[in-house]
Amino acid sequence: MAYSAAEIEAKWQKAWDEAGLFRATRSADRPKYYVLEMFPYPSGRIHMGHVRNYTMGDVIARHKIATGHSVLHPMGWDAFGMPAENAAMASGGHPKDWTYGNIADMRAQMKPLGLSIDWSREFATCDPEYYGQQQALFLDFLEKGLVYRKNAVVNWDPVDMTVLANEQVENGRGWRSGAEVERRELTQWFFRISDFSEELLEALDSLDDWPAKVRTMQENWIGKSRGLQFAFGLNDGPDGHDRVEVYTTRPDTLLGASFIGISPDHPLARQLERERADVAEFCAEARRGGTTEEALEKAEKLGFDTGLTCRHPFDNAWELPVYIANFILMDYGTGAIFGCPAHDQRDLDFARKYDLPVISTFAPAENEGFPLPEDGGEAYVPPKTETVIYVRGFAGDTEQTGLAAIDAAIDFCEANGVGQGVTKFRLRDWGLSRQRYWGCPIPVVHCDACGVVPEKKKNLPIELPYDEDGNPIDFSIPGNPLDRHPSWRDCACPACGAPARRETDTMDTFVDSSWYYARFTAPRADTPTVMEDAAYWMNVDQYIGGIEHAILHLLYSRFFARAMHICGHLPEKAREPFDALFTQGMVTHEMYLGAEMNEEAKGSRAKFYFPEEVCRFEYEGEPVALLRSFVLQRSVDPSDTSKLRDLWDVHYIDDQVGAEDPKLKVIPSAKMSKSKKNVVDPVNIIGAFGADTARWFVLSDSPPERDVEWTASGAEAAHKHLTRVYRIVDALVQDTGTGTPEADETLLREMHRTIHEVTGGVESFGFNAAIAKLYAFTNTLAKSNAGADAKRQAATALAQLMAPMTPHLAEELWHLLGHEGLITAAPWPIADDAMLVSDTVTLPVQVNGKRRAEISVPVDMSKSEVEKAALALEAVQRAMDGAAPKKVIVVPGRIVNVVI
RNA sequence: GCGGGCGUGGUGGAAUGGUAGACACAGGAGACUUAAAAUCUCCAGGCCGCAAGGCCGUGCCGGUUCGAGUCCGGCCGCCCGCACCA
Repeated sequence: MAYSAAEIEAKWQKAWDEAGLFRATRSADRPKYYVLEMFPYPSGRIHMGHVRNYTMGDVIARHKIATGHSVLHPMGWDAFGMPAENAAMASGGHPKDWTYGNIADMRAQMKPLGLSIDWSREFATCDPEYYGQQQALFLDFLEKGLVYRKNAVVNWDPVDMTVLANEQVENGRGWRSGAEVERRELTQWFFRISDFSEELLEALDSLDDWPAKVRTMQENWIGKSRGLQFAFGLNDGPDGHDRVEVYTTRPDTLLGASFIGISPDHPLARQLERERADVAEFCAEARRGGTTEEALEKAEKLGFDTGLTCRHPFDNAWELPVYIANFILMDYGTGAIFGCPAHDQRDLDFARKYDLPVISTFAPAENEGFPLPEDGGEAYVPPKTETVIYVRGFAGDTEQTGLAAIDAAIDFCEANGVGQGVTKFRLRDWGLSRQRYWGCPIPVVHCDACGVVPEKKKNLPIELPYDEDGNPIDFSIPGNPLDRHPSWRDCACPACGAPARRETDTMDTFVDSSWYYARFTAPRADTPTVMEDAAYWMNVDQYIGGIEHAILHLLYSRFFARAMHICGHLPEKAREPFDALFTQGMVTHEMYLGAEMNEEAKGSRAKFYFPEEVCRFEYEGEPVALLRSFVLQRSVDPSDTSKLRDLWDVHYIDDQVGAEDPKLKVIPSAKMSKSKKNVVDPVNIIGAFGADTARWFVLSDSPPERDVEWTASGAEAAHKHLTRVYRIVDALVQDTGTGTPEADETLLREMHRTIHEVTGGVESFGFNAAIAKLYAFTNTLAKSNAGADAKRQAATALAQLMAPMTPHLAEELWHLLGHEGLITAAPWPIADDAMLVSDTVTLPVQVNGKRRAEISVPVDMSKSEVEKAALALEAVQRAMDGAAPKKVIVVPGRIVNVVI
């Protein structure tokens, strides 16, 4: 019999189905384990990243099943979002049909992987049963004041024609469309996530099993700072403006203030803009600059002297000029700053440009040790920690260290009525309104008489209309089709019954993914969750997904879990929903980049080629490639490297291939992307080698948190190995040989060591190391002189240890070896500690830290005897060269080091 | 600028402060075969040497230690996140 993945895999998947092994059930006597991979967006195709993600989760789930846990391992679809609408716009059809079609396709591609998923719990976020419960949550949030409506300046994506949350703007561009966002003033719904800033920040410390990187990123995003908020009195301001509120984290530099700066969007600037043409001109100019990183770096720091002055809070006679400056953000603090050029580089640059005074506040009388910025010098930015600084003018020139100085400054200001210490967060409330069709409708109604009225819960779900009076909804016109849909939009007010209008905005799709993990615990319930189920299954014991969700999805989910707890939908402990988080790396692949001549542009642009379109070779030590079509056209054997080199050298002289440049750059490892033509389709791999090979490969070679490079040779090697294991075990079935007791013992000791190491690897995301150990053990087994019984015992353990990674093959081996039932249901093997230690041990012997010899000694030999034996070794004597040992270090079971 | 991470053979990568390079890919030699494929065996960090063996070696410099890829300090390089944040 030969190894046939297709046959084996279909057979055992059927057997698992029939046994109902993956159906999650609450159990009184088994511990529960909830493993979850971030659910996919139904794009229509699974990719290698999915395979890697779900395989990792599957290894954990299967290991937990084998160790007697009651496991919940569900799968669903993050199914609302723009691509469905874009597809509808591009090629007709309806987002719903497109989405459900894709889900069916992807499920069909995913099932052959043999994942231990409880498919009975599957749902899509676009199922009315799901988003209806989401609407119920929204109404509960509304009642508890966790969501509210306000008029606000928002980020508008002009391409997707919708609003974006702050988190969804990257370098001034929409996270999805890449378009530069505009600022618009709209009435929008917001989640009160900022009320939870402190809690979300502090609780990060309890997330021990989260990557430190993710915690740091969230910490920075929440952005806590402590400072002083106070006002400068404004002289002769326009009506209603007699002061300028300022927030500063460096109140210790207040005596170094030399100007006031306000944002062009500051109310005072807006007022002046209306009154004065010169101000209007400057503000328009200041707003024009882009918000991209490059633009900001290049942008000049511009200021406009309003001619107004402020009074310093410590000395009313001290006047400071008020500038409007283009680098001051209205969103942060109060939109106004005081400039302290002596201790801030940007302020110093500004002061030099506009000839403003530079006043040091940290200098003792003679400025000792605190250089004032000379012309061209840099600002002295006093460190917030450690350094001892003088706080001139506060509390009688006391000497304070770092943060204490800032606190002293705040205390002084509070005592003198000059403002108060405040804590600020960068985190803003989460705007959730989206002007799109394919999302969860916000369940409220606008009534002329009653205002904004929540929909009644019994009317939920408020379903998206599928068509309009029997005609498919038209997505060819930009904007939100719900706005143009009178029969859906127009309704009766739930409060007074008068004609009213439905809210036509839908929810941000990040809302959908902020609670799906909770829904999996009771996916068919007619309430968002069922407390009994949530209490049993929550929290997610292990969550696995990409680092790209470090802020958005994970922060929103943490907020949502808290909000759901407040509304009685989740138990207290689930306020942090994910006990452990693992962020896996990407699957990368080689990429071929060429230059395509562009006649019109009279230049060239990047063009990508499929790996099968190129011939690879080395040229001057660099990997390079030529177009295969070009090589064949010259009748050159693609495997003849020297001929390829010749072609590489001469092709410009004898160029008859037209505009295409046959020379290609090789990028050995790039993220798989359709447009870069370097995607490997899992379906093809599974077709060629089987799911077990794909699973084995994505787990081997690279640590799970790092990127793994897909190579054809690696995939083939994985398949060869699995075939070899099958062959070895298959041969064992007929084997009746007897071995020496020593050979049996050696093999079984190695077996226990392997059980020990692989178990450790599986439990700590050391999948690559576990696989390396399984390779090594396979080699040991293949070469062993042990008897058939010992070998079969070893092979059984091998199959069990491989089962989480290559479950189909493992079942087949289990069966070949004559075991009953399913390996998936068999208990995990346990290493016998007694077999992990041997009678003798080989120690390296060092002389002055350099290894000179090895010595094999009984494991219980005394230190002094080991020392004696080591010193007697010829190689050691030679290395000591007649010198007497000063000291001999013997670490039992580890090493001997002779110091001379 | 702030924060975090990483740097080991031709390649991916192993290594609780204790024999650096496990395991695999690519490579080389051989066996089997008419041949190829498949399979099996062996070699393989660099330099010197017939060999035994020796010297060097985990980005660079220094430190702690009997002993450092691992810990500490300082550089260099790369990657990631955040950022006109007051």
